[in-house]
Amino acid sequence: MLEYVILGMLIEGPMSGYDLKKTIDSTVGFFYKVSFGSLYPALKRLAAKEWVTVTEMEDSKNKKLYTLLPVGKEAFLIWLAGPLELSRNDHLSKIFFFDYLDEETRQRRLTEYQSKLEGQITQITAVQQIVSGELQNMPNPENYHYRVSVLTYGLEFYNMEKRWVQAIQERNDH
Amino acid sequence: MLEYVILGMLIEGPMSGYDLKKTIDSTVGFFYKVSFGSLYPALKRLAAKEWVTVTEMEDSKNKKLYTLLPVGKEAFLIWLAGPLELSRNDHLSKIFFFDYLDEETRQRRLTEYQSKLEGQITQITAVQQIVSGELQNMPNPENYHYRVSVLTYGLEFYNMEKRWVQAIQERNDH
DNA sequence: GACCGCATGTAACTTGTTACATGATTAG
DNA sequence: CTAATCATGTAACAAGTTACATGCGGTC
Repeated sequence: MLEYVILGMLIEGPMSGYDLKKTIDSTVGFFYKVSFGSLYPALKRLAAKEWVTVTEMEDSKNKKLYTLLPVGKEAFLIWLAGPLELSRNDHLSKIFFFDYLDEETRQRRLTEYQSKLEGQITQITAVQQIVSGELQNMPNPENYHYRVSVLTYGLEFYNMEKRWVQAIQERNDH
Repeated sequence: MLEYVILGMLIEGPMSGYDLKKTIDSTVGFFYKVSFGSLYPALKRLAAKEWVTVTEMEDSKNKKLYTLLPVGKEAFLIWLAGPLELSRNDHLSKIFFFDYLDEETRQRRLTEYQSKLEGQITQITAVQQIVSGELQNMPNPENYHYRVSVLTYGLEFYNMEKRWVQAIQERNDH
């Protein structure tokens, strides 16, 4: 996934590995972490696949500029148009670049994602029902407070996501 | 971290690898995924460290029961009492087992986590201010809708977490 | 001269995924 | 009898982390 995030960042213009890290940290950094140990090998792989080109700068410091090639941009757009997955912040990495995607696919993916969220909410609600039933037959239900709280978390998390997706879909800016 | 989740699950009583997976899937499964390919090697490591014992069952099916040893429980409690980290669902895995932790450490860790959340909120709010300033000098700010939305997501996510931690800390059950 | 920020990279290690291999038992 | 579920495990691969190594340029 890092490879695609890099490609996405290079759409705006060529950058060095060092600058890429700074850009990633300051934009998607709060949910997606990069280290140089993963960034440089990723750039090497992208260059090997010929999705980007490397230009060595002569401004001392042996800086290298990475430029996105058309094939790379195509690969990026294919990734971008793919379905939004529930876990691992895959969806946020994609949605961050959604301005590059056509409106139709965008709406389709967001609506599709909404259904996935609803599925999760239904599932957790069902589990919650069972658990709260079982809890009533327990001698000391207060001993399960935190276990139950984590279920509540799940519900609140997915509901928050649902509200958020709805809002961005309707382009409610405030 | 999987090792600690396993230990936590074994507090309730001995289990097989297969049952462990089912238990994990149905409790913390919505944010923590396990596969047999990671579970069995983890059990092997735990047995090698002598944190659990293995008992081979003769009820056919060559089932193996894993039993938590006192040393293992100690290791688990040390992990459990450690600080709650912001990312990677580390905090949820820990809070799920918080019923096993003493009230003092519990409150300390939750309050500490609240501060971390507030730090994140402050940070994202600052970035949001800068971005919305920059956006006013742009010819077409609507082209950055989704980029900005991801920032809003961050804010809503951390605020949701804050409310949730507050609620569980005050033990508001509904 | 020391230290910080810029700048690139490698190596060992950790962790997890996917796919495969095997085999027993149970319900239709 | 056959499909699903129970049950354990390995091997190849993927991805990322941490620590280390190197060196330039500017500033206090």
